[in-house]
Amino acid sequence: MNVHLYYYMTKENSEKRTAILCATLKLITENGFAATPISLIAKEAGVAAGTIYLYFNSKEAMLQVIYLEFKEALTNATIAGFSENLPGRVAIELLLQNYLNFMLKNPLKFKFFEQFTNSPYINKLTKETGLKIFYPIVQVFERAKSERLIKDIPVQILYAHVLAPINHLLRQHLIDEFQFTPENTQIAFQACWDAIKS
Amino acid sequence: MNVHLYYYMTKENSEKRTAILCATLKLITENGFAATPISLIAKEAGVAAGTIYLYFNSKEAMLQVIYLEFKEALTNATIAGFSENLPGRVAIELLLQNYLNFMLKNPLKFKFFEQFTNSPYINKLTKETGLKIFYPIVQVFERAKSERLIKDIPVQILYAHVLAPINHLLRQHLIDEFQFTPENTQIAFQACWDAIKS
Amino acid sequence: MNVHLYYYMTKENSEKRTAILCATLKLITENGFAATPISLIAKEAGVAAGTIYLYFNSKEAMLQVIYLEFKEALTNATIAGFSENLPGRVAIELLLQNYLNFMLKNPLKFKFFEQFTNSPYINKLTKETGLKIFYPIVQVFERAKSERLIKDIPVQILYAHVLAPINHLLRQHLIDEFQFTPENTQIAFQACWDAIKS
Amino acid sequence: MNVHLYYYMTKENSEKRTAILCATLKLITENGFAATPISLIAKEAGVAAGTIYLYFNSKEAMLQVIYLEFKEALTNATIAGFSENLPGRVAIELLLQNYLNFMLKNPLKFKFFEQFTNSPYINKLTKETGLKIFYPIVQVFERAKSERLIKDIPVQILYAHVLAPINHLLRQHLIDEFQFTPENTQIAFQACWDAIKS
DNA sequence: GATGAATGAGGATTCATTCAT
DNA sequence: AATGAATGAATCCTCATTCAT
Repeated sequence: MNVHLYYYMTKENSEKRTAILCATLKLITENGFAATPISLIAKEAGVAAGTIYLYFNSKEAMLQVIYLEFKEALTNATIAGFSENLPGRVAIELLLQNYLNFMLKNPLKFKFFEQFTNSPYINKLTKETGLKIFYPIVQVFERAKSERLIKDIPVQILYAHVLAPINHLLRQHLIDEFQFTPENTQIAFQACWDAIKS
Repeated sequence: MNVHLYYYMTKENSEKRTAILCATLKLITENGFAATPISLIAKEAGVAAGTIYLYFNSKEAMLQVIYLEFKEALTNATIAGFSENLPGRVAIELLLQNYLNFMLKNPLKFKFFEQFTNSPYINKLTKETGLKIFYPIVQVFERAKSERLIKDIPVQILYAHVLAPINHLLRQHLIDEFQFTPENTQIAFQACWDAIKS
Repeated sequence: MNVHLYYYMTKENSEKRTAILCATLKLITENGFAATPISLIAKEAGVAAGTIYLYFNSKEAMLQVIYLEFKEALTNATIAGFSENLPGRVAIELLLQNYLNFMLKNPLKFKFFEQFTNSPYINKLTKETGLKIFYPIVQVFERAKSERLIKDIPVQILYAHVLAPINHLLRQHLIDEFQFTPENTQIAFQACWDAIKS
Repeated sequence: MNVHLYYYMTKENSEKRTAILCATLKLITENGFAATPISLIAKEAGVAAGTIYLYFNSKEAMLQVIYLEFKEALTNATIAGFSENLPGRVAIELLLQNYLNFMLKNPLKFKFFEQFTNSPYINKLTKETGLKIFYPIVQVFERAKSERLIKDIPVQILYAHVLAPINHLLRQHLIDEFQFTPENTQIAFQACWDAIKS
């Protein structure tokens, strides 16, 4: 029997665990966390309610796990292809486009992120752990600032005018009030750039 | 005492009703809707739990009421001093500043808005009713577009680059990660303008 | 309407509270604490399950309350008619008889006491609070010792030979293996006395 | 190696079975039966949860087994060295001392015995089976009574004044409120004797 | 024989809502 | 109008037991 053919399954990475997380993601973005009973998640995931507790300590713990795993996946996707040698604007557009692509491919995760980032359900520890992952992105802005490519203004304002508009449009996209066509994307990116460029 | 000074109290605006709404606003922005029992709201408002049902049909109904009343107050505050004769940029800055001032003066209401605008707790009907109130603002953008003051791009993108950054900074302001000093406000407004101006 | 006719009912002393405590006492002495669901207690007490939580914080809290109220009632019953002037043996027999009468009249409470005094369900704090009530009884033994009426031996051994036999016989009485006839009672008391007298 | 020394292992006395029983005894005397999950017993015993069901039919069955095995071991230990020819008081003291020694050497088993003898978890059948084992001890008392060594009073009362005090002191000993020093033991035994002697 | 993942029934507790006062 | 005791449905979670490996 060839052991190499077997996919090595741990509790961290099993089919059931994945099914549970997917079901949870789907249901809580749809109905909200409190309005989604464990029994419903179990049904959707095709497991018994008790099984969920083999993989997670509590209903709330699932939230933290989803949040953290999402943050990691998002960061990895966002910095794909990024190099410090890239010219400032190219670098920023690459990051933005990566970010946007990930969110468009994972609309449920985006909805989840929007819903829970500022929610009392996500505890402080998880929030901070999550934010640490994000730090690579800060650097591009700092470098672009020192190269005088973009305005020398507080980084918070820079973020506000780059990420917030994209997130807003993503939200509208999800409720069919906006289409992320290539043309619209270019217009939006250009507006971001106009907002921050020197 | 002049009889005209007496405030005519109906169910729509009695002291108790106000106390209940305030308590609800405070508690659910703090702990979330599901984590705020009616009993706690009653305690905070200084009334009996049963009394709440004299003023509202259900716990969820309170949410809709708060949402709608908030939207109306916000709109009124935002268009204060606005006239169709104002030059485009001045008009937009006035609206923005009004909006910002209202939110800074009513941080709980801003938090509530952020938390519930995209939540499943707010039903579709309420959402649409709420959005209708916002329409006055559309006009300014449309006019500015036709006057070639700002880019001729989809209005959704305009919104995204004007309101979303301000909301983002408000959120950061509330968690003490950003200060809305006059200087920062000017920088942020300028960036909004740079993003959309022709 | 004559207010004096009304029995003043507080949460500490209401019909429902009493019914709940009685039902609990009956059911847990019969089936054990863990084998007695709250739903069953509610049914037996003729109230809704939720009502129980108006009077007690948790299932376990009921146990503590029953234990403490029992200890107090027992102590009061035991020291009834007791005075420091009574001769030693008379005093001890009075206490013993009082104790026995109370237990015979409250067999469920005796069963409860036996079952829970040394159980991990009763927390340390409750145990100690309960024991403090018992102190009056210590004094009689100390006095009798100093008067050379009874043996000058450790008080623990005195207890062992007075209370333990009576408790044992009470236990047998409850399962119909022994009858506390006046004659048997006299024999048992005499044996207690023989065990400890000088 | 001599083949006779090999211990023949059946389900009745394998290492795993013993480990399971020990773990159970330890855990349920500490936390109570209901508060001790099978999973914890399995962990403590170093076996899988499922393994326990190879040796016992149910969680409750383990209790019965422990109870019966304990009763048998206790009886054997108690009657060690006993002969019908021994003089009455010597016989009684021998039995008492044997009983006491066994309990002092097996404090967990004593705790278990105290906790479960009168518990609803031990079913009637087990109780009766268990009590039959104890009968040898009755005889000594009956003989002593007929020899007029001890009072001619109901055997239940005799038990009450001999075993109950010792059990009480054992209980106190286990919670460090009493020391079974040779001196204290002698005092206690003497009191037992004084209680029942003619 | 052993394992331990999976099950799902059962139980404590919470809380929106009602209603007698 | 106002109260708050009472309700009981709903929900999270535990854990004895089974069974495929």
